[in-house]
Amino acid sequence: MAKPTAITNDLRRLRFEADEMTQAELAKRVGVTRQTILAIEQGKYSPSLEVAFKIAQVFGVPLEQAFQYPGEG
Amino acid sequence: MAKPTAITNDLRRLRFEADEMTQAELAKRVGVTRQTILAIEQGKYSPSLEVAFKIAQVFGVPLEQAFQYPGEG
DNA sequence: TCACCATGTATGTTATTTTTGACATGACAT
DNA sequence: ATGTCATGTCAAAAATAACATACATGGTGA
Repeated sequence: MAKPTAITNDLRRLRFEADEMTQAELAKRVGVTRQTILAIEQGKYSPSLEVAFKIAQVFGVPLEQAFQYPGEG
Repeated sequence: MAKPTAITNDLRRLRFEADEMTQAELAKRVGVTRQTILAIEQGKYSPSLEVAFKIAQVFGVPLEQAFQYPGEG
């Protein structure tokens, strides 16, 4: 909803914990382009709900473990 | 990512369980317009991750309890 | 009947997300 | 030195989410 998104994520950590999966590999599995993964990791914007779900699914974690919304806990 | 979104939600049920909160009231609390809530309830499109988080927050439930992604388990 | 409220519909506009392609950099191996 | 790989940057365009406004409908109550 905003340019500097308030949502943070742990994609980077999750990728490295997942056998150092590359951005390209993650992008392929999620079904988006590499630039999209990169932009999300950098916090340029937050992904759509669908993409967020898919990312969490690839890592096998609940969505809230991949993406955090401040004020949530 | 597609027009007919694969994501389903329980906004309607959650609203009624929350003392029959109206669409307008939910919209106000979330910080979006009534049309946005209506469109989401009708599955016209899925909300942004940020709006999804806020909605779950209003109802005091985890995001996955408000929105479901098929194939999640 | 009349007013009000919640919901739904319709249309158009703006903002944001996502895509694609091209190019730059540092690390590493040949 | 050359090639490859992962990452990062930039920019334009397409797709989708969100906005605003107006209007329609069914229910409820005065």
